Amino acid sequence: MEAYKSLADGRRQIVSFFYPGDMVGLPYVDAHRYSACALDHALLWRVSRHELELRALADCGLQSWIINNITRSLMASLDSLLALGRKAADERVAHFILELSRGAAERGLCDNPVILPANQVHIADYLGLTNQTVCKALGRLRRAGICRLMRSNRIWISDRSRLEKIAEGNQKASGAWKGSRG
Amino acid sequence: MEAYKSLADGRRQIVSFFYPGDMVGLPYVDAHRYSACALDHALLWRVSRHELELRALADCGLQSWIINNITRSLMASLDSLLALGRKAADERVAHFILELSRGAAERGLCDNPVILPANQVHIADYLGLTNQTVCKALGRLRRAGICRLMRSNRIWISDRSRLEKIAEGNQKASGAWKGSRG
DNA sequence: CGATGCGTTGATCGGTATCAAGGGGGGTGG
DNA sequence: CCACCCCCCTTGATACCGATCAACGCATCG
Repeated sequence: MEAYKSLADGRRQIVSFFYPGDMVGLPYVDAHRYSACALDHALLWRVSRHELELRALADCGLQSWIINNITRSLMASLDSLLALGRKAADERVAHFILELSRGAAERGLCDNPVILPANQVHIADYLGLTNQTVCKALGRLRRAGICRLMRSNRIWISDRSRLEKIAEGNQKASGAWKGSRG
Repeated sequence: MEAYKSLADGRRQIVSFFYPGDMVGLPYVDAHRYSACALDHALLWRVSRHELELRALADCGLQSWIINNITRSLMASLDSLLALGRKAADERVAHFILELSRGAAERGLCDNPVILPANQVHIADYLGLTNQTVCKALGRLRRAGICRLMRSNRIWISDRSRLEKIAEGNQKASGAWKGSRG
């Protein structure tokens, strides 16, 4: 499942991918701030805002759970802000792969290979790029021996430390193989 | 006051400007997720995480306040994600001016002219641009008769509806005056 | 007076978008 | 079974926006 915001001319920014157990939507807010769309079969538990607020008034544990959820969303958004505002295409893609890997690990799933939550068009809309740019960035990472695309929807990380360096802007994806060809 | 995230090579993304009454920092999180720096004299009320959690356990009102604060931060971040990922320079600047104007109105302050929270370098770091690009975008908005820079730290909005159209990507800042010169 | 920080403007460069074309795989219908 | 289509991925050529580089004006301050 994905959450996104759109402009009138069709430009779209995906702001989040959701996984089982995630909270979709913002409590205590009187208007929708984003749209959402299932990428696969999804089973949702709908809670009215009114009911949520009533229960939360009496249950601080529920409030803590909500705070934790929103806080995690906010932390992810802050990381994305840095990526969208200041990172180059290769760095964004590297960041995204690591984000998926860490998220899978946190959910107790396999962190390598990483399973992509959507196709490249959606990933591009999440990273503020085009699908062509994402494809070319993945190609550079592959040629640099850092990761490989498997079965078109999962990515094998062969060199995590270099991937992390690239994601943090300390190294070019193309550095090694471009320089080593002479 | 501003919150920001940086990369090792000095690239910086400002994620938020803070105003009196705002909550700085993320509760229930064990590590800092951003740096913060005062842009002016600032008076802070420091609350240890431990104390905050203790109080929140017994006080659902406090938790509601926290939820409201984080939620507002998250909503602003989502808007910024759309801006940084999908909006052109002029659109980001227009969006920023309106965001400032609306924020001032919410705080009961004058919404026109808008007071800039920092200099153009900081604004550029907030919008994922360079100061030169911000300056040129402001120049285009000024020449289009949409807004004017006053005393170098406040902006007069002369045509709010066109500013809103630009911020939402429905119109170019340069459209009117470029076309009307023949 | 020079030094410094900030804003402004112009020239050029580069990274990503855009445009275009083709390939592969899966589904559908003949 | 095959032909066809559609969606997605891939790759190359080109265009364009914003970054970079450079220079200057202006105000403030020591």
